[in-house]
Amino acid sequence: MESLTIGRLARLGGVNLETIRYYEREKLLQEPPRTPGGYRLFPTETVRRLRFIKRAQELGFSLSEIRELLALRMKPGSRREHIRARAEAKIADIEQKIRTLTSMKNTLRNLTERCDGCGPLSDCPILESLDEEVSE
Amino acid sequence: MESLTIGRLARLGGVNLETIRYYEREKLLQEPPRTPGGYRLFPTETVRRLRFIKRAQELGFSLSEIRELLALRMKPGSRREHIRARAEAKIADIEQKIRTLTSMKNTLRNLTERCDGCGPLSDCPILESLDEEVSE
DNA sequence: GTAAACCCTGTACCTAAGTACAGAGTCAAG
DNA sequence: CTTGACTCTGTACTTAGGTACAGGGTTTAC
Repeated sequence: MESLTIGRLARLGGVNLETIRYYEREKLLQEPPRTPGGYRLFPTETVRRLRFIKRAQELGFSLSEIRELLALRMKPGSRREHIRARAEAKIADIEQKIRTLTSMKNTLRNLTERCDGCGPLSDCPILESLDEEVSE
Repeated sequence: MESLTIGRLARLGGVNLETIRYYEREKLLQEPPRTPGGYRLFPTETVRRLRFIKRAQELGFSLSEIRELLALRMKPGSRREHIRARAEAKIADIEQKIRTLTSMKNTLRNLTERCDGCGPLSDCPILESLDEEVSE
């Protein structure tokens, strides 16, 4: 199994090198083995994990929520039912996000379609309705 | 048309009063009219705007992205084609977010289903695949 | 017409999520 | 076996997005 120095990992994952050490401190990455001289050696799949973290952040998950998501798979001692419940909760979160995004998209779609026909946009109050469509 | 003092608006919108002044400085809310004594008087639809901002934030939009979204409707002078292009770009963003969320959801769904049947989760590397499924 | 409750501006402070050194040690290519 | 690129720990700084006063004026309810 290949392994990566922190600098290589940072380049492959598209993040700053210091960010990796930060994630390690914050328990988003587990402490990697070291060379005799103390250099970190990360398993190559850490690249995927970094990319996952970035993606989840862009979707509005905080680092501690992401930590939880990742922990769903990593805890050997936890009970199935417990994990299952937490996964269901995450799924519900995600579905809500999808619903909101879908309604934002529809609203924007309307905007572009409707405004093909009408003149200046000043009195096209479509986005004003976004918040309504989007409410629970 | 009813109007709201800043304190009422804050309560109705579920945000801190200082946040409203902050949003005004940051041009997410336009400067409201004032009473003779200098008190802000917000139109009631500002409540909906506040709620929209909060929702969009939860979906990972930064305040400046949200400012752009809101501006899609507010600029009377802009050209239709220009606005249309920006709306299309936002729609593409949103669709990408939806795709990523959908694949996260499916992965989690898999996790709960599969682990109904299997024993301890330690070697259920399902989430490890999230980052792959989720890549572009 | 005076408290209590509100709001004003301005400035300082806070948290999350990084980023940037400094000073010192390690690795690897020639 | 040295030189340049890399990494280490530790501490300090930064940015976005707020929050919290202080000191003073305004409204409203009696």
